[in-house]
Amino acid sequence: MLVTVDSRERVRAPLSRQQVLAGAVRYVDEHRLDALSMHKLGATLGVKAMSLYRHVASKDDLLDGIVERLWSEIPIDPPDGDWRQGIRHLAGALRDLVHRHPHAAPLLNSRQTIQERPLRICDALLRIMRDGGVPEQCAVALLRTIFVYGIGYALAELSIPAQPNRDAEDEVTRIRRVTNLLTPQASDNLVRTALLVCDSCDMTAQFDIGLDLMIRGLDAYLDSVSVDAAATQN
Amino acid sequence: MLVTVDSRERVRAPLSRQQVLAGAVRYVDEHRLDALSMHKLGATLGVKAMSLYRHVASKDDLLDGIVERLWSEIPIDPPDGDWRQGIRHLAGALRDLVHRHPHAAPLLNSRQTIQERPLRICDALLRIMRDGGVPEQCAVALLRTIFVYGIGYALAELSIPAQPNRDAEDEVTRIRRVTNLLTPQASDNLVRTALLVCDSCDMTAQFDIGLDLMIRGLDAYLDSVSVDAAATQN
DNA sequence: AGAGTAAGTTTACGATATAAGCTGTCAAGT
DNA sequence: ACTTGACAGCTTATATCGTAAACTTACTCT
Repeated sequence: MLVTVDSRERVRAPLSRQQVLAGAVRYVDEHRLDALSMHKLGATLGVKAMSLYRHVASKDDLLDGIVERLWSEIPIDPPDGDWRQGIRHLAGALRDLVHRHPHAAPLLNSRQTIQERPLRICDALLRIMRDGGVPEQCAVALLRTIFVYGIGYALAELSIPAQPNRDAEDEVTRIRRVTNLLTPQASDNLVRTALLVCDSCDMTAQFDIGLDLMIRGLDAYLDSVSVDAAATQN
Repeated sequence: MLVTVDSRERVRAPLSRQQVLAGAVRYVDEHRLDALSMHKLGATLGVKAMSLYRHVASKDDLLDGIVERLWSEIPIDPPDGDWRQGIRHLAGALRDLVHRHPHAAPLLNSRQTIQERPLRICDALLRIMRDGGVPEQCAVALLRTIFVYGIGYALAELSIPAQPNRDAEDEVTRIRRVTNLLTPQASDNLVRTALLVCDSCDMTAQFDIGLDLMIRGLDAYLDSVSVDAAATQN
């Protein structure tokens, strides 16, 4: 018996590479990265494992595609404002990205390919900094730092096991939770350091302090250069 | 027939957890991270896969153990000197570590556990910074930045495929190599940015510039605070 | 009507992590 | 001297993994 195709259902809308990648990101977000397999990903897309190879060359290609999707969530052009605002915005966007995809984020640093998206983002910010009178060498150095900081800081935050309701947590449970992460014979002092470094109550404020450090550093450099210039001019 | 144990050979010196982990690090260094399997690791240690489970609880445990070994290569106590030197030393040590273990290094950022070693390192440096008059909040912020910068910067360097003899490379091959990393329709401008961001000829000098930015930032902050203090005192 | 093509399927193979149970060796205690 | 128990490694078995090769549809174009 021939099953005629019903026009209101076709057969099924065919998958696309982007759909596969989107499915993969969703899957990794929900389960962990190591749980991602072609078989299971196919299942969530209503398709057998091998069908995915129509849209993806290999699992490696799939992972690269995930990274590409992640980068695409960062806007290329920073909002209006001077380079300081642009830098702050980028750093925040990177941190948010990692928070949005905690399980997929490690891929950002570990795939050994250069993605075009981050280069475009660099390009846009470099232009703004050049217009703001920042020497190129410094601009590049700051930019590199920001990328690494935004992503790395957020990844480090994730090392701390998620807490149901951190805000309502009292001092005792907070200390005990951190203590549990260490070997039992850790000194009190080490626990104090752990609390300080890994569990500041307001990680966002801490993030901004670090960010300020770098921007302030560049500002200080610019000042010293302009003072030098003025001095040699006299 | 009973095979009596020959005293000059015993049976074999039994494996230890540390030997297994050392073997794992070596294996990952030589082959890549995804090539590591219990079977193949066992083979290099002259043992069957299942025997490894005497010394590690699971493959996850093995990976955590690798991370632990990596951290143990960073000295806890910085050399004598003020906090600026301590910070510089730590950043350099982190970058060197990643360079020494390019294939294993991504694990440093992706395992969601807190390692005691880095906490001890923080502890030592925090003490030095406190003695140097740095307020604790800033010290923590800088420290976090340094960890992330040292590791992240080096990881980013690794995205650029290793070059046989970079020094002897002329301009044309350098540009073409970077161009090949991008989509063919990339604009000239983007290639320029890529060269700037990903392929500075002296990555070490660039690293130091970024580092200076942060230290300078903290110095500038300290200055502004002491000026404020002097002002309110007047 | 027939050929071509794109999407998905079936089957299959070798490699993977690891559970369960087994063997042989050593050291301490009787 | 003989037993016992713990320890280190081995064997076997299972479910899952990535992916190669060949096949089945169903749609499109001539």
